[in-house]
Amino acid sequence: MLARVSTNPAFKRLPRAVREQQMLDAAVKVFSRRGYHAASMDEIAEDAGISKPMVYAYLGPKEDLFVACLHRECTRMIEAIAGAAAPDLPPDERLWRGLRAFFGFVGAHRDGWSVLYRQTRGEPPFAGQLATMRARMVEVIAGMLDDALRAQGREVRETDLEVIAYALVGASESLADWLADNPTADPEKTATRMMNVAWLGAGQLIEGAVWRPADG
Amino acid sequence: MLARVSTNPAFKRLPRAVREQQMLDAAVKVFSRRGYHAASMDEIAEDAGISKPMVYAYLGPKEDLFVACLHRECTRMIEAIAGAAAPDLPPDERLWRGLRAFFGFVGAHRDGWSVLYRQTRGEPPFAGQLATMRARMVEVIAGMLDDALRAQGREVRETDLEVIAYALVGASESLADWLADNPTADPEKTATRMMNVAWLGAGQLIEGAVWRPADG
DNA sequence: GCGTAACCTTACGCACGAGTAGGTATGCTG
DNA sequence: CAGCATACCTACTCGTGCGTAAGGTTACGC
Repeated sequence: MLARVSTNPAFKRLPRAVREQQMLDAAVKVFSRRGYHAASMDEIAEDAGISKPMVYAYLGPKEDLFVACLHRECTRMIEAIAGAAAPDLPPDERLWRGLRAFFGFVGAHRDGWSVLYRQTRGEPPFAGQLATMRARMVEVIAGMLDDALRAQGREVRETDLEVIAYALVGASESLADWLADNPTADPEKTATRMMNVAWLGAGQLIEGAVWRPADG
Repeated sequence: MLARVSTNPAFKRLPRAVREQQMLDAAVKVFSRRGYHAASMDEIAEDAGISKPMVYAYLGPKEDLFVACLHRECTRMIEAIAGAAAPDLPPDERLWRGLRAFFGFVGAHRDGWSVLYRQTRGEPPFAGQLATMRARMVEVIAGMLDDALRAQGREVRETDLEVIAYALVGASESLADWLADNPTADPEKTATRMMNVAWLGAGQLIEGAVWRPADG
């Protein structure tokens, strides 16, 4: 039988780098829809408009493919947040910018978020990878809190800071899930809500306190 | 070949109810260690000290078995938290008791927690089940906040409350994960930390505020 | 214009694990 | 002690999906 190349005149041979991105796009989409195990290499290949052996040739077996997805999405996200980083601002402003960048990213890459977090959490082979990245985030937040404390000449045990940071990261992840599930929801508004809980706490919220962004 | 029953004199025939619990224990253990897909029915059967067909006879196919695990662990947890519920207390006290019960449960049933949450999150067939339960928790928290607000004659849009509650639940889940991964960590202390973040927020924590339980 | 390398295909092997068929032992009831 | 329900086993079938072998097609350098 003839190859697809000659059957379909619209089909084009493409350089490796391009195909790889197409495959990763497809993989992220399928992984996020089906979950790691239920996603089949055949479906990913088909969705990428290419045949399975090409996927193996370029990106290796399933596990490597998933890690590649993880890596790409992770890098994008870190970049997005890093772009908003500004170490010399007051802590609430730093937190706010970080959150806004984070929720903005999730809102714009809902599939990516899903594959990155929801899938990875439960799968033992990848959970470690994710934990490492989360640890980096926790460290950043904890460092920020620590800075703020030292500026006042006070100190808190490191474990406490870490746990607090962990809670904040967890809350953000959950709201990100919520955002990913509610396509009509507004990332900016979600970030504001998260900022309110994180900064003011339930106690002050009940008493009517509100945190608002300084600009706009 | 002879049946195990006659080969091993120490082996005992047991009534269905007992075996079912043994199977569920084994299933929770294996599911939590391997993840839903990587867990094999053979391993679960072996771990339960029984043969595979018995598992199928009593608890049905893999999916049903997992749901059964989910159900049992879920019931246990709800019971544990419900036992600490006391609607007539001030909101901070209510939150505190709920958190303490929650972290106490997770600390005592780390496998159960793992199978309940970490696994379920990513697997499409079960995610709905979990979402329902989480929704119940969110509703409870949101209701509590709402009560506190109405008592002051104020009101907040329902979506806002829901999102805030969602964030609190998410933060608790994350700290529970952390707790499950750190066997040496103390559930009580973790609950206290969570309470501090949730109630006071990062802003007040930085300024040195501390929340402490009223009793003990 | 022609080889060679890169691109791309169809079609298969093979392992693994869910679920089952069919038969054996045991204890309870009369 | 017959009869019957229940607990329990070994040993299979069979689908599914990962990963690959072997071969066809197009572009590019000379």
